[in-house]
Amino acid sequence: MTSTLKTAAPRSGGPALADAKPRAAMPESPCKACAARHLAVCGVLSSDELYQLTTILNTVVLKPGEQLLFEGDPAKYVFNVTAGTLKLYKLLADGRCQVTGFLYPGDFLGIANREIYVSSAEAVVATSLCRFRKDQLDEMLKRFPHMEQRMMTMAADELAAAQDQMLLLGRKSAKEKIASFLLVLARKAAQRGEQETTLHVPMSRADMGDYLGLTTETVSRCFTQLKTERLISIRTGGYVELLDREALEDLAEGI
Amino acid sequence: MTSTLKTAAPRSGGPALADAKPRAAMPESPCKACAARHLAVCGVLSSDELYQLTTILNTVVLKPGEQLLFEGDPAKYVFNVTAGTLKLYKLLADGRCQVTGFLYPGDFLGIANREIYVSSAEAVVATSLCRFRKDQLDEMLKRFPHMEQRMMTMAADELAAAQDQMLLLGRKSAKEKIASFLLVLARKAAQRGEQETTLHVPMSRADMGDYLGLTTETVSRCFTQLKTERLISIRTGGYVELLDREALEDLAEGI
DNA sequence: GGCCAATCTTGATTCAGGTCAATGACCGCG
DNA sequence: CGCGGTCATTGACCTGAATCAAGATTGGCC
Repeated sequence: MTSTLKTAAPRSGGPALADAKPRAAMPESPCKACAARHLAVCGVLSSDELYQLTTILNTVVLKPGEQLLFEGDPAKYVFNVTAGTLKLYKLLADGRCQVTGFLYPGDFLGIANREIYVSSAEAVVATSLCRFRKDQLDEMLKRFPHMEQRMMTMAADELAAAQDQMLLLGRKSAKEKIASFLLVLARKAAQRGEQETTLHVPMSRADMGDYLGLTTETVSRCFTQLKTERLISIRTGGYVELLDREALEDLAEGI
Repeated sequence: MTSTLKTAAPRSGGPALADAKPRAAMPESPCKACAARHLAVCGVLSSDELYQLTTILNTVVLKPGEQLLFEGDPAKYVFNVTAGTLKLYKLLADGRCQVTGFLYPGDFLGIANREIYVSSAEAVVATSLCRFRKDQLDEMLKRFPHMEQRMMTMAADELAAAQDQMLLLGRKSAKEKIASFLLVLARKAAQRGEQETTLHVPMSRADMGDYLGLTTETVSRCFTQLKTERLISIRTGGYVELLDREALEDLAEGI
């Protein structure tokens, strides 16, 4: 299994961020226009530092369902999601799948990784990422201690989220899992400055099931139940409206 | 709920590590004698650095079942386990419990924490820890970048372990969970340089259940099953012998 | 060494969620 | 605008693990 990642070829429109390295001295970094910048590790960098980062960055664009990398591949690169949604997952020998996380703009892929990737990664929708060679980014981190600190904070957040997910997987009922998941999505949407009452839920029922330790059918049944109880309302195009946030919070906490 | 931690009072025998601060210039750090040192963050420090660390360290001793801290407490301290076993856990409103991890000598408690602790911590057996005030350790980390790097590596390892645990909780059967758990214990024992075929399993069936998302009864039944199938043998005193490691590995991977 | 309390094991029964199967809704495409 | 494929929903049924309920071990303590 080899990674099928694809650096952005001359795609229609937009400044081609890929292959930035050969470019000569450039006064403005394209990162300045990046919508995800203030969310990502890059958020703490100065103008000059940002430019230095640009020199070691390549852009990767993925179509929905396209694979970025496989568990077990040598971890040569780390990534920063700039647009779209990515799912990280692990497989058992017989094909059972556990999604270990969904990544949104600003999220970093590769904190947890060592010599090899510990999860596979696949695009849920059309997704863009910044790609860094790990050795080059490590070099840069040495120069920018505040960026390393930012990284540490993100690792801590991820670890805390992982513990919440363990509680969910180990001890919550199907309905509680769905309620918790929707609330996490809402909080993340709020962080990104998006509408948090009418949520965009881009992933399939199957992906949600694989994230929550449920089957597609159970996810569907729980959505129907929550709809019947008027806690949520399901819209077309993968949108879910949270009608009774309080009740959902209680459900998620096991009250 | 307030932490009930207890700094080592004059306990019988052993050098009293607690209250090291007031001591004047000391040529030798008591850390040098610490059995867990080469496993812990302190493993990368020089003699002099180790001494500096000693000046901000207090020792905490816990009896079996004693509480170190509660989820939600302000995270003023971080800890390093030097002896014994600690369990980290989270509770739901109705008392359902999820153990998020067991900590052994060399493990660090507090990487994941932010302003407040995200899990409660309780001693499984008699346990000793080094306690650091977080602000003081942060100060020290700034001075010792290689210690900070060590910390980052430990965070990455913890994150990778958390993802493995998600796969376990979300997708493995009860028997697969038990097999996986025993193998992780064996690998950790090997790391600590202990016997890895006859394992010491200090925690109760209930604790294991809370870690694996099972009930006490199911844990017990699975142990009986594995015993009947001659994959393990159960000894007194909380010891388990792994009789067929290969079969256990296959079981754990879902083969 | 024997007693008590806690822990562990085993059995009977129940039930949440899985499995299998059949529609139904939606979306991209010609 | 209708057609086909994918994804979501719903129903019937099954099963693995939970629950409830006794006993059996174990280990700490006088």
